[in-house]
Amino acid sequence: MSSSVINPESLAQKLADSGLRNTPQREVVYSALLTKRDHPTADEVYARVRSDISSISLATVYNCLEALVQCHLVRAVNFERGPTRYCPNLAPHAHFHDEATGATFDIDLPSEILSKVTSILPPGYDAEAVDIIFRGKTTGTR
Amino acid sequence: MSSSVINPESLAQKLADSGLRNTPQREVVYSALLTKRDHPTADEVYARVRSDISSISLATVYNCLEALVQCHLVRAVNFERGPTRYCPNLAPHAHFHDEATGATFDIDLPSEILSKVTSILPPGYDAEAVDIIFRGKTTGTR
DNA sequence: CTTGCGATTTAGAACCATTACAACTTGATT
DNA sequence: AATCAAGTTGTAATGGTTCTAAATCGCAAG
Ligand SMILES: [Mn+2]
Ligand SMILES: [Mn+2]
Ligand SMILES: [Zn+2]
Ligand SMILES: [Zn+2]
Repeated sequence: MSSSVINPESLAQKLADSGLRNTPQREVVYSALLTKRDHPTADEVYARVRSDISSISLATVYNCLEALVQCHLVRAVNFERGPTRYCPNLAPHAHFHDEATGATFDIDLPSEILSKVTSILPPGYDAEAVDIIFRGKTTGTR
Repeated sequence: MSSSVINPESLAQKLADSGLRNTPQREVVYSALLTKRDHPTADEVYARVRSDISSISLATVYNCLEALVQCHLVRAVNFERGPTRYCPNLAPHAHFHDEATGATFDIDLPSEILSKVTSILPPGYDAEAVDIIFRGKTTGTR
């Protein structure tokens, strides 16, 4: 489970599409994001990948995450002051941030809702992306 | 226009409701937010209020902004890594961030749209707040 | 193969927004 | 006037991120 990328070829391909090389570091960083669908910080990713490549540096983790964001395999998420979080879920989705636990959940975002949201924009506003963030508590069964 | 609070009494009242005192510093900080409806950072607020109270410190600006957030007169907004921005618009609204200029605009958010958005939450997710952030470019007439 | 060379990695310094701290001030209450 | 808590101030500390310069890597030309 730990050091295998789900789909190494598509990673290399996506990187190449953005003029970037594939490297072992980029593979393990991407893998660390895929194997656990939380929204880890750079530090948390660093902690995970050290078991794969013990010599990897935090600077490299930042570099790799930036590379993955640049080739659109990963989204950087900022919903509060504090470390940036990284999300490998490419499907359109909103985020739910549990204030009590700090956990972040992906919430499926139907395209019909997305287009309703975008429709509130007056002419002259050309949106390339929409972020929707819920804050609250999660309760009971989920 | 610069050093007059729109409604000093309601400010004092809201502060009192949260067990906080009114002070000249809190008045000018709040005023600085109201007189220009952009979404300034603490540093930008600091620059503005120095002409009202030249001895005010940056720490106090942070303290005042926190007090205003705490009594719900101001919202702290974070949509990217970088300094927190402050918004005195209490009406439900989304934000549009112009990536080219860095400017942030308030977008009116009809309650009907807001409830549609909230409806995507599965049971067990109890949202207290929703943030909607558009990113893109503003063009032509607006 | 070797060598050349740009891309990548690395450790550590620098940076910057924010928070913590301790001394000082203010102003309401006795 | 003396007291006391809340607020302000300058400055130090913190923490996440970016910068820098020196190694290292890996493809490509010779
Ligand atoms: Mn949180
Ligand atoms: Mn921006
Ligand atoms: Zn996500
Ligand atoms: Zn706003």
